[in-house]
Amino acid sequence: MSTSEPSNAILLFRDDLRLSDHPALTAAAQSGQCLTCAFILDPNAPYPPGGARRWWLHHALNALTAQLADLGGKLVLRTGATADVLADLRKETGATHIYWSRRYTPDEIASDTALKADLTAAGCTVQSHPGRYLLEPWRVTTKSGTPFKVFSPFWRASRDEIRAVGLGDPLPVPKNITFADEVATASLEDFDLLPTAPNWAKGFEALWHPGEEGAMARLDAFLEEGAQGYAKGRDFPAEPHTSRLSPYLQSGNISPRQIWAALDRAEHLGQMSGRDAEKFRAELGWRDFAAYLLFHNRDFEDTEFQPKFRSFPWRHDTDALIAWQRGQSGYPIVDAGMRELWQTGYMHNRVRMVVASFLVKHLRIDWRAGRDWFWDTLLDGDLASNAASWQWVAGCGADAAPYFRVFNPMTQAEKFDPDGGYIRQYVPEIAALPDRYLAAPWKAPEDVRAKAGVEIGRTYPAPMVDHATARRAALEAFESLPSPGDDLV
DNA sequence: GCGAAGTTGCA
DNA sequence: GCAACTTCG
Repeated sequence: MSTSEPSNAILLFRDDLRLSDHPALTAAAQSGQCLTCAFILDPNAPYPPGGARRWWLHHALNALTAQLADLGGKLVLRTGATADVLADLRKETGATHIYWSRRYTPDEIASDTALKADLTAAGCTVQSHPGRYLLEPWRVTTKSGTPFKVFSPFWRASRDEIRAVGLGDPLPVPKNITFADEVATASLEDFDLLPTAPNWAKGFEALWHPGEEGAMARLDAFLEEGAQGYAKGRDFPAEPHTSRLSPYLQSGNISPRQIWAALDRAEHLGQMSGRDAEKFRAELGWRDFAAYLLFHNRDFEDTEFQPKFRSFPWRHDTDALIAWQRGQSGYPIVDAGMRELWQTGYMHNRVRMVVASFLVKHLRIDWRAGRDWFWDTLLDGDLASNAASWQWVAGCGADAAPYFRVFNPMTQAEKFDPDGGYIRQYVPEIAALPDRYLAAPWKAPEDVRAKAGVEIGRTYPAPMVDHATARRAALEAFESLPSPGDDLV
């Protein structure tokens, strides 16, 4: 390029709300073009975020606006159809180039592909960059060239690839970004992303600090407080061995590569054992794997990966679904989890499995109902991870827990919340019970319950189903599924 | 085509 | 032990 006048470009932010380790932003900055940074709230965008994520988005956009202001720039907010808004912005700024971070879900790929084709036809150059995952989903395959269906070999191959090629160093915040002349922007309030009447997100504010700075603080805090002993401690919801980085990853307030680099540092400094660090890396691997599965199986989000499950006799029971959603199942570990979700926008990983197993197996309610509730209430709600995890629990996924594996909500509570710290926090109405009765309060002797002020069916619900009965019913329903040979007979 | 392996459990 | 089945090398 040898023009005397620099051209103009647009950096379109989406699920990549950060300035560091942002390949698209770095490329845009290095091009020397005058940059307009924009975020479009498109009411018709695929997979609109749920309520919790809208709250996050509001605060993350606020943080990004402040970061850009520090650099002398601005974040332009617009509402409307992405194609129309981009056309407007191109007219207003004279931009000839658009940079964005690649997206990987089926409808987003379709949407971005179409958009790119139209823009290109209109004479605009579109550059899409990676950054959301450790590896692009086409990087590893089986020896025969097909996509992996099982995590372990997928991760072995990915791990080898990372060892051999490396991820590259995380990029710094680009220096010397030249910002284009300002154009009009909506106000963040116009986006109307925050809940009102009631403001159910009140409990979020003390816990979460959306934005890149908040992500770095969370990462540092985890490395200080929770990283050592992660591999074992991660299973105990009352302990601080969870990173809570997932909402930051989801919004792109931090990249997996930045976390990977921090793990390497922590391991070198002895802040984290090799085992702990490797375990955490594998969790990033699960995140990649979910995206990989969805990328290679377009209907994975909505359809059972194992065809025989597509005829499973799910129960339709709205009352039961509501009791589950509200944390009124009568099983304290399940209720604690569902209330943690509602109050904080997050749920501990171990407890996610327990509550999901309860919905799908004890209640035999369609996993898609659970998926939808999680989508709406989780700050880290992610299309691929959500579907992959629900399918895993339901037993219908690629590499799923066998269906006959039914989590026992009492045993799980005793094992992973032995002191009842987690249950007491979220189910305070039974907090005065001795530890040994917290997993199944209805089993406590009458006088013990009376002393703790617990009256089953009044101060705390009776278990909505009997565990042993529900377990048998679930196994029976499973038996009714066709086995592979059946259709040959 | 063979053998080993397959996140997280339960009774 | 559980039920068998698929994946992957």
